[in-house]
Amino acid sequence: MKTITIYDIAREANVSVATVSRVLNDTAPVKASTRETINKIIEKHQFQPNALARSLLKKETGTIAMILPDITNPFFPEVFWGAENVAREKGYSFFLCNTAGDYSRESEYLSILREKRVDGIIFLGGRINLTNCPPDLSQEVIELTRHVPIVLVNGNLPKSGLHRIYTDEAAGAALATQHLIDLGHKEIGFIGGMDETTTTQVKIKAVKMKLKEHGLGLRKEWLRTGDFSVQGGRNLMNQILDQEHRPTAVLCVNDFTAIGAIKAAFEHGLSIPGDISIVGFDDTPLSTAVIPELTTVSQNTNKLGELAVETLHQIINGSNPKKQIILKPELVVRSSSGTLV
Amino acid sequence: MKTITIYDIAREANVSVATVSRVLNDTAPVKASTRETINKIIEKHQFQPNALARSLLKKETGTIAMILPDITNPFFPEVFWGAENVAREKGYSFFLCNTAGDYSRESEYLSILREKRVDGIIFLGGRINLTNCPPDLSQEVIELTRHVPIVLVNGNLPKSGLHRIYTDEAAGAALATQHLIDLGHKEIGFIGGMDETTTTQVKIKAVKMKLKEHGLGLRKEWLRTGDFSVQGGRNLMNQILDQEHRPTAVLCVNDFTAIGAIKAAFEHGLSIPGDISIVGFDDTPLSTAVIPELTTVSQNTNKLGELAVETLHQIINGSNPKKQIILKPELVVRSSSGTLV
DNA sequence: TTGAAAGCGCTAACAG
DNA sequence: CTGTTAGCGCTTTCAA
Repeated sequence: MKTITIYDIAREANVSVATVSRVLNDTAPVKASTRETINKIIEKHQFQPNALARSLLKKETGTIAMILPDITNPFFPEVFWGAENVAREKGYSFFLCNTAGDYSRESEYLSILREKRVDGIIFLGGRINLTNCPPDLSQEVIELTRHVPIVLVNGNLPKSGLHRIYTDEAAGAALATQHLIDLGHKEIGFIGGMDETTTTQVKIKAVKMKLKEHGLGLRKEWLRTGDFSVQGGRNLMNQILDQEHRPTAVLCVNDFTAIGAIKAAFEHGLSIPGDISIVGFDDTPLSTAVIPELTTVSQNTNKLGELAVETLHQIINGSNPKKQIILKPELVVRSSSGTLV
Repeated sequence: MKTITIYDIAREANVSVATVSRVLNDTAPVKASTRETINKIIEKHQFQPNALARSLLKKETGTIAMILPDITNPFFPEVFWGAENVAREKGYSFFLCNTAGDYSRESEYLSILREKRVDGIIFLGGRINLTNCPPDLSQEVIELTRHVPIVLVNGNLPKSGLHRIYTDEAAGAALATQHLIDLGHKEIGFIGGMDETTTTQVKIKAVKMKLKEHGLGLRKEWLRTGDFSVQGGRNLMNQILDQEHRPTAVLCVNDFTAIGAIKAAFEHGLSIPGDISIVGFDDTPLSTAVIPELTTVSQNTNKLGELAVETLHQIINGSNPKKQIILKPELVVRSSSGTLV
């Protein structure tokens, strides 16, 4: 089945391809009658111009990409949702690249995306969330910026000067800690997250500071890191609860681990928040799905995606958007935190 | 910053572009020494060929697309995960198109994807899940099949003869019903799902049949449809529980609504499964995140995505894959179902 | 208001 | 083993 081109249309309409192109893009005046015949023929053949050819010429593809570590973690679909909505308005479609936290897969995608000439890249998680990103990994994306605009969401690369959108996670952790202190808790723990990620370290640091402000400390035995999964949170919480002396409240690196923590608490016969309070982070849809509903810190996740696309769009259009946009998190108090009974 | 092309490489290496192309694609023998110089120059300039130009010529883009209604519903990320994994192996990247259940958005994407010359499309939800799909919507995708291979996942279009991968949802619903009957339940309800979707109707029909087999029926007051969300499930369940006579078990159209149902049951002071059993569908990660853990029907969600890509790949390569692949669901018994106490 | 023609960057005969 | 050349399907000057 021969695919039909602008030439076929032109021939059938007895005009030149230039004229067809003009009606296609409304890029110059065309006599109404010719326009009409051309449109009729286009309609008749259901002709759709080849975007590849156009992109080759115009050096823009109307495509942006999102690289993220784990689409099954509900935080990321929320970001995507926000991003896609504004991208669509602006005429972009989306490549989605799931890296499963594998750096080599990130590299692979980075290279593919350049070949495919995407107009921009939104990068989340993975290497940009490492407290100590290996220089070659870092360099790779910095290099790439010379060819395609990149914005980092909730991450950073040392000395890169890249555009960034991120939540003030330290402020969020402080908020959550303050909340527990206000409830009268003095023995507070922290669980979850891969040790080498900034998202983990930033929160731990903020919790410690806030506790210190109030003359409290974070006991070593109550600080456990691992990963970001439900099962991970559950294991860590079990470790903590198996100890003789237990905290009365636990902060978690995200909602997943918080849910794991809730499960562990139940397994230990504890009631929430009567015996122990648990606070999550991210305010994913999960947090209202669980019982008791989770007190958590909202990142305004959709907004993160929206701003990422908007920033990208500005870079692409040659404006000079802010290098950094920092979103203020909010505490969302639900039923998993309270006073001891 | 001029982007560098195959011509620049050729000139610098004192060879023709053909030769450079050959080493790029390893498509014909090239003298080792020339190959080496060329590679060195490519390396030096970090040259990456323009995939648009290549695609234009070869008429293949190495890109496939997934159209789905709601990436924040955890069922879909699971499908995507499976699909992406096998797509990557085969050298495809993914467009992700979130339609928010809006048919016009589906149409819009369908058209964009054709313009961008994707090699194939995987379609989930939306119009292909309607018991009564308007002919024009149906026709649109059937027409498109003439230009790009499409496979439908968990859906269908009447008289389309399109390739399909789907779960035997009827079998799944029957399995779940049988499970409840085995536990001694005789008063069983069903909630959730948009009324006009096959995923809802197929399940209802299967539940009725299975009940009938056992001399039981599905009371009208215990059959409520609405949407697929947690909040929706909660509302519907509340309606049921507000009645004088309550069922002892409820089947739900998916895990989201099941979780809503659990919440409603708790709000009514019921214990699960002591007072009432609740069964979900899909076996999303949610089902183990909730307490009590959800008895549900597993769809083997990753597999759905994997098979979709494999089928697409075969169509693209001119093989003739099976028109239909039907996956058998499995019952996963957890803690939300049991005998009355 | 329209047409001719020169590319965009690459691949693939075809010839040598 | 290598070079020449003709496109892939479109947009965009430049002339008319």
